[in-house]
Amino acid sequence: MTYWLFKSEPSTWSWDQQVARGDAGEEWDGVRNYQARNFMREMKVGDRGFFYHSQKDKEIVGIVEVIAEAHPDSTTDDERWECVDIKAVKPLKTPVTLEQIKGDERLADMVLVKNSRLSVQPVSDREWALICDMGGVGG
DNA sequence: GCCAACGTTGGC
DNA sequence: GCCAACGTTGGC
Repeated sequence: MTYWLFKSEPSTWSWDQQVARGDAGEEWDGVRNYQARNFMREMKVGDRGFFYHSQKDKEIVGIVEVIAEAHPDSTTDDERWECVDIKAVKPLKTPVTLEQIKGDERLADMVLVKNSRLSVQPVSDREWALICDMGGVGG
């Protein structure tokens, strides 16, 4: 099992919208960055990820699961771009804010901290466990 | 709303 | 293949 983090601006695609899709899930489309795409190519069905709200909220709000591996992005004809499908699993009891993450030295190496612009990124097992703990949920 | 950081594009 | 110019992202 590999863990990931999906970043979205809530005004574009929010956690609530993701939850509303239920088990059908939704394409994580619109990614136009090679690094992010390459991470999506590595994802396997059953991998889990955090759902992060960028901009206004700046907090991890929920846990998602990969339900379809990388396939062409339906929002473009450009065959370079691919995406996975994800579904909402559960919300964090308490969202974990960027401020909290930055304030915890055990999380100082998170990609979220080091490369704030990358929209799809890996999360280590340890980071996953810590944040689930802080968020009041089991992984 | 600003701006730093970063990725991509295109001219040479 | 380099690099300047440009566009975008996202924290502040």
